[in-house]
Amino acid sequence: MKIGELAARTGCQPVTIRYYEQAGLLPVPPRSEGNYRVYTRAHEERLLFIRNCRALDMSLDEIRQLLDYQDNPSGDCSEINALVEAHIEHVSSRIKVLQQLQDKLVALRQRCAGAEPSCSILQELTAGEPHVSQDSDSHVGHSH
Amino acid sequence: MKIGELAARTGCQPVTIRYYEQAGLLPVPPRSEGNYRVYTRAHEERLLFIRNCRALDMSLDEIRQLLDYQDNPSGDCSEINALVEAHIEHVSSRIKVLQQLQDKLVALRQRCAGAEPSCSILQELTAGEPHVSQDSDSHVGHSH
DNA sequence: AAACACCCTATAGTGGCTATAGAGTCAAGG
DNA sequence: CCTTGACTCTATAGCCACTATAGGGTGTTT
Repeated sequence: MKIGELAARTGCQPVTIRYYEQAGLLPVPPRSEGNYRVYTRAHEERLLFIRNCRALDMSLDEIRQLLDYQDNPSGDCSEINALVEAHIEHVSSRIKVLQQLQDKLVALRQRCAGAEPSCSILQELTAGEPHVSQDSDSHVGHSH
Repeated sequence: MKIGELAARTGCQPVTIRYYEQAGLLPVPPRSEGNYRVYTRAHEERLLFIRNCRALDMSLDEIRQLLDYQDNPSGDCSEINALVEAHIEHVSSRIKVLQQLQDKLVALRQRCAGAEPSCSILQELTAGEPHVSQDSDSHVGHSH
């Protein structure tokens, strides 16, 4: 199977597949005579694994750990449990922050009822100390 | 006031301030004899505005729009309302996605109760179609 | 005079891709 | 046989909002 088919089967783009290869998540596949990458079912499974993890917003680094564990399993899966646990923590803290943020935004929306000479939303945003100190949050979120 | 003091007053780092200057959010300040940037209260206010918006997770692009509006206000603030409204939408959709994600993670955690030969978490992650299609979400989230 | 804290510029790196340029491969149609 | 078109290849730059590093200058204190 060539990269296009693998991409279609797994719902991600060829560029992304090559990117995963370069990032060391997917094993380097053999090449055809015309220098095309040739994939097997094993690649497809591994890529689906990666995509499932990404759908859970795990970082490639976390996924690498899981794959390492898969490649040479060490008996118990306490490390995996820890990783999933930590990821749950990441996500839930991110949700909390966003929820507080949302509250502030909604409060802000109330401030400007109509067409005023000097917008009170802007005044509100100008005032006082910075609301939040440092957002040294995890990797959870984003996607431009 | 030099950049260090401005940084301390606004709770952000000197590099970030220079970055905002380069990004066109902060006006270019005059320089001292020794080529140091010299800031005024006006800069401090504007930077606080920016930091407040950032604390609300707005993108620099959104902030630029607000600043433009501030610099030459056009009477009504319907554009600002629209921007805030849109941002609320961004955030709330991000919260929804993260919440679903959290549910899946918690469900996943249940799967591996102890030390098993073949971890059922890994099996679960391997199986089937990719869970989610495209996370073509907004700019909301993240911070490494 | 030397140490130290601060400041400057320029450049590269972060994550997880996406976009672009310029070239090669391969099957089908004229 | 030749062209068209769809696919593939590599390499490089861009996205966002910074952070980190290198290599230097400034200014105050000891």
